[in-house]
Amino acid sequence: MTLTPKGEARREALLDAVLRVLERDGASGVTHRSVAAEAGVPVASATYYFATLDDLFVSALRRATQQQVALFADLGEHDLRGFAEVMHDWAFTHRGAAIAQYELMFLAMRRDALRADAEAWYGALEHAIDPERLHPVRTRVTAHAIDGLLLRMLWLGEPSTVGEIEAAVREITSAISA
Amino acid sequence: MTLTPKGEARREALLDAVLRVLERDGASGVTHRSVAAEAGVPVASATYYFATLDDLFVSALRRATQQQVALFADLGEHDLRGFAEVMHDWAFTHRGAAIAQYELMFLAMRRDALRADAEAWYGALEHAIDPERLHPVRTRVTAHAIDGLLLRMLWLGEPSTVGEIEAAVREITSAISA
DNA sequence: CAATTTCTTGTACAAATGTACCAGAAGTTT
DNA sequence: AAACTTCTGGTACATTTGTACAAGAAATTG
Repeated sequence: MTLTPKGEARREALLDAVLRVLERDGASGVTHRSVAAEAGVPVASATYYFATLDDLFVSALRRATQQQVALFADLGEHDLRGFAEVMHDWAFTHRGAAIAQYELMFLAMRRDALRADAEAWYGALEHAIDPERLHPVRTRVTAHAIDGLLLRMLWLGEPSTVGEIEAAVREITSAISA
Repeated sequence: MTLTPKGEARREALLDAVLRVLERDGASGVTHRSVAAEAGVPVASATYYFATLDDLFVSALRRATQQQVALFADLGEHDLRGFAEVMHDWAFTHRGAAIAQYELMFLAMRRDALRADAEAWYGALEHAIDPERLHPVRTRVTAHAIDGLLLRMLWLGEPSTVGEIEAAVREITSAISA
């Protein structure tokens, strides 16, 4: 029931493999076999650490969310340029990963157990916007707008440059705090 | 190559069936067989009208987006209450359908051919917010915030009552136009 | 070092899947 | 009504799938 260090390492290697498969082929490409192949381990190893496909998805979502939260957490205060760079990186440079993460979120939507992860995401976003939480309402509205902007970037492919993204973010913050 | 009236009817029945399967079982539940069964037609009929699974998804997205756009289009101007009701209906009463539609959107993200549908969605949303397009910037920011709010409702399950949703929408519009 | 747990890996199998094919029915057009 | 297209629905098949099992290697524990 407990994991040895080596076991833990292989488990994490498999989770990383899930994210890569997800990025490359989408949710429907994730199978025990494809993940095992991506990680370079036998099939039975994937089923040993993740008995069902469900386990695979749930654990992968946890990992992806944690990585995403860390991205925003490392950001300095009021660093709109840095913020725009993170958004650009996420929506364009790692577009596949971003789409994959949303796919996971929607796959997880039918599961109450994963609500905590969704809350963590919103918490990280709001913290990046207003670390001191001085204006709760304004912060919440801004977070929604940023979230919507991210979605728009993924769907329409614009704004597409760091400069345009920064402008859009300024548009949001100034429209809301004006 | 052209469809007879009867053929067109069956084609649409199949598309409706896709949306129902999607709502019930998610994207992974959509197969030629499950859709055919849901529509009460033989399997070969599903493959006749939609040669590949891809055709099925693309056509279903078109249909779902059109229905969604129509929902917003029927709305009166400055009817925040009505707007909140539409949002509540969509995110709670028909939560499965809403999730399904987003799933389709993300499935479609890797296809340029479907960008037009995404644009139609944004167009409808912005039109519902500001029919006369008097304040383009403000309207765009508001649309993003509303979009983010919708996502939040689906992920966190709140705000959950029509009243709370209307309050959240007012929060957005007043924060932005203030 | 013996006992016990954790891990590895090959193998097996029923079920489900995408897709193709075909013979004939129903419909449309000339 | 003849010629043609569209549609129907049954059937077949190679692949891929999730999942299970078992026997042994490796690691951990007492």
